This record gives sequence, C-alpha cells and structure tokens, in this order.
Amino acid sequence: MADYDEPIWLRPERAATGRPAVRSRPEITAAALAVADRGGLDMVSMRNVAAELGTGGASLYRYVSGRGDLLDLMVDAAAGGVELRPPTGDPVADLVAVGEGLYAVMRRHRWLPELVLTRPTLGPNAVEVLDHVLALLADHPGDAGSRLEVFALLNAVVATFALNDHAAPDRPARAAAYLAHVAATGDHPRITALLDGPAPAPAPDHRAALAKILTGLLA
Amino acid sequence: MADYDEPIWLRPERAATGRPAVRSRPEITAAALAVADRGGLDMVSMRNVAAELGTGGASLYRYVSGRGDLLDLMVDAAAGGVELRPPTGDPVADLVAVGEGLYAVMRRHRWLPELVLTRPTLGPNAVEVLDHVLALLADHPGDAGSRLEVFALLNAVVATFALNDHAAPDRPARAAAYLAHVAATGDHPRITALLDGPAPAPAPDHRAALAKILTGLLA
DNA sequence: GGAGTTCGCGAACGGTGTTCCCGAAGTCTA
DNA sequence: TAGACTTCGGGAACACCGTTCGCGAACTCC
Repeated sequence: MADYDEPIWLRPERAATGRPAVRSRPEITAAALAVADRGGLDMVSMRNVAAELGTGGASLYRYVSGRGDLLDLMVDAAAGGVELRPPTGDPVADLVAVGEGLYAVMRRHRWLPELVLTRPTLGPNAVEVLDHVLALLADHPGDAGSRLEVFALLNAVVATFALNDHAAPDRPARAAAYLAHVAATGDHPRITALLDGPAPAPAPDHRAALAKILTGLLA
Repeated sequence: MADYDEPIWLRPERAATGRPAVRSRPEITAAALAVADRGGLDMVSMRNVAAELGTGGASLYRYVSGRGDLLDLMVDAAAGGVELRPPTGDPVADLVAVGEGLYAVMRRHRWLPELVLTRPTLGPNAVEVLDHVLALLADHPGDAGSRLEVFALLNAVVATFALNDHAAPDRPARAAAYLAHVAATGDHPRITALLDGPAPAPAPDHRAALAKILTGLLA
C-alpha cells in the first residue's frame, strides 16, 4: 500500500510485552535537543546523543529507526514551543504573529531553520500550529491546497530569515565579500550602485516583509 | 581583517609556478554535477567525485578546500543554467519568469533546492542572475536591503516549491499520512474538514502563488 | 642543469550511521 | 513458583565519510 515508511508518530513507542524500556521517546528527544543546542546540528550523532543519555550508541535504535527520526522528533519538539495567541480577527496580523513565534523559537534553536527548510515535518506539535493557522484562515476563501501552501510558505520564509540572521552568519558574510569584489570590478554597474548606498544594509525589517508577503498571498 | 574564509571564486584557481595541474575547476564541477544528478546529494563524496574523474581521492584538495567548496561550485554552475529573458516592463511578471527559470533548473537537478535553501551562495553565475533581478527592480523604490531581500526570497520560495514537488517526494507523503491519521481521530475538526475537500489537493498553482507573493512584496 | 615549487595520491586517523548478536531483564502463562 | 517468551542494552564490527600527511614525480624558472 504505502511505499514510504510511516512517520515515527504513527509507530508504537514501546512494546507491550518483554523487558520494559528504561528510557522514553521524550527523554531521547530532550537529549538530542540538548546536544544540538550545545554544539549544532552535526554534533547530533547517534553516539553523541547516546552519550548524553549515558547509554551505548546502539541502544538508540530501540527507540528510533535512525538519525532521521531523531531530527523529526527535534523539529516537532521545537514546534511545541511556538506561542499561539488567540486570533484578533485580522488574518494577516495574526499570521505575522505566528511567524514571530516561529522566529523566536528558531532564535533559541539555531539548528532549526535548516531542518525546517530541508525536511518539512508534521508531528503532533506542528499539527497544533497548522490547526491554529487554519483557524486564522477560516473566513478566507481558498481550497485545501492553498491553505497548506500558506502554512508551508510561512514556515519557509521565516526559516529563511532566521537562517541568514543567526544560523549561518558567516555565509552571508562570504557572499558579501564576493559581492564587494564584483562591485569593485565595475563590470556590473547595478551591483556597484547597490553597495554604494547610504547605510550598508541597516538590517531589513522582517516583520514588514512577512506582512507584505502574506497580504499578497491572501489577496 | 576577515574571520571567515574567502569564497572559492576569490581564490586563484592554479599556481603560476611549479608542476601544472592536470585538471581544472570546471572539470571538477562537472564531475560533481554528474555524480549528484545520478545518485543524489549524499553520493557527492570526495572519493566518489574523484572516482568520476579517475583520480585519487586526496587529489581534489588541490582544487578545492573541502566538500563545501564542491557544493558551492555546484550551486553556481546550476545558476548558470537559468534562462534570463529581456525585461518586458512588468516587474512582477518578469520576476515570475526568473522564478520559472529557477524552477526549471531545479527540476533538472533535484539536489539543488536543498543547497539553495541551506547554503545560499553567490558565485559568478548567481551574480548574473542577481544583476538581472536588480535590472527588473530598477524603476522600483526601495533600498539595497529590500532589493536583496526580494532576490533571496525569490530563490527560497521557488526552492521550497521544487523541494516539495521533486526533491523529497516521500516526505510530503509521510506528512500526508500523519495528517490523515489526525483527521481520522477527529480531534482537530479543521484538519478533518481540510482533507474532506472535493479533490485531494489538485496540485497548487505555483506560478500564481509566486506572482501574489511578489506583488505583495513590491507593494 | 640545478633550484624551487606544485601536483598526484596512497595511507592513515578519527568519526559517522547502521547492523549483528547475545546475555540480561523483565512479563506472561501454567 | 518454574519456565517460556519477548524485548532491551550495548559491545563489536562494517563500510564509508572528510580530511591530513608525506613523498616521489613533474614541471617552470633562472
């Protein structure tokens, strides 16, 4: 029937019989989060997470089918930290507020934007956020696909902002270095002009940009 | 002065003296592209790319400072395949056209969306695209930051579409499976209603969504 | 022709995800 | 209570990864 593996949240956490497991899925999630917060995403190895729990590396496979599951659990755990305020009646403003909540979580967990962008995952907590977004869109016309599209793009746009702001700060710096070089050669007048502006990029207003994007998307 | 490494395009390709290198940066880029097109991103290992060239694995480090450089070269090479048509005068329509060009390239190279999203990189070819976008925005008010923001978001939005459509098709399927489960429980009426729509998501219109986003962003 | 420099790359190091296997520990049945 | 049964924990091993080291060969320049 299904040629893809079931998501971890559809698989039973522990067996009913036999020796009971000493650790739980939330405990493992917490350990992975701690490792990632401390050392970044690529410190999240099976052995490191196991060491955080004080266990052997192979034991994790009793709780999780591989590293991918670990990352999925982390994403959804983070989604649980998104603040969901009651709707005010203005869909755009309320969606921007959700975006701010997402951004705040991504600021706390600098590894999150990358995961949100490359492996969009829906777990229990993310479903709660999705449900909230659907509530904000209740009075708005549009089919199921377009509503899901709003949700996906809200996530992606905020993650893009957060990634450039906090997660990979040296990458924009590298791009800027190359841009400066191109500007110096003078072969691209528009780029030269771009970098001769008054202030050297005074931190663009993400909130305003997100509001404009959502306004357009809901028009 | 700079605490980040220079991008590869600012480093000289080959030394002026000594034994001349037998291969070139474009050759290595082409080999990496071939490996990635054939087997996906995580087949792009130093040893695999070297084998594609018929050389030893360690030789690559004469041309590239590490795997990251390889990925940067791949992204920029792909950017060289984006079709840039002359402006028609309608900024939104012209930006959508650029988006279509990006999407077409990402369809050809299924590994590209992930790289575009997680390691935004500016090389010579990408600068050409940026320059084109700046030309489209020439008559439009806005400071340097907002122009770069338009460019970054255009890339990110298209990459998000392409990722969900082609690059990781089993991931949306997994999310859909979990969503169906949540809908079946009935705890989230809005989600249950969402999946009871007429057609089961008849492929959302990316072009229209992108046009709306850009319209809002440029408003 | 000699000095100087770079190139190619085999070998090695430490780390990774994952699988195998088996003794230990618990639950369930008789 | 005794035994059958099932799962759990985790050491060991496998294949692969990115990267560094070092050295002989190849080439340029003086």
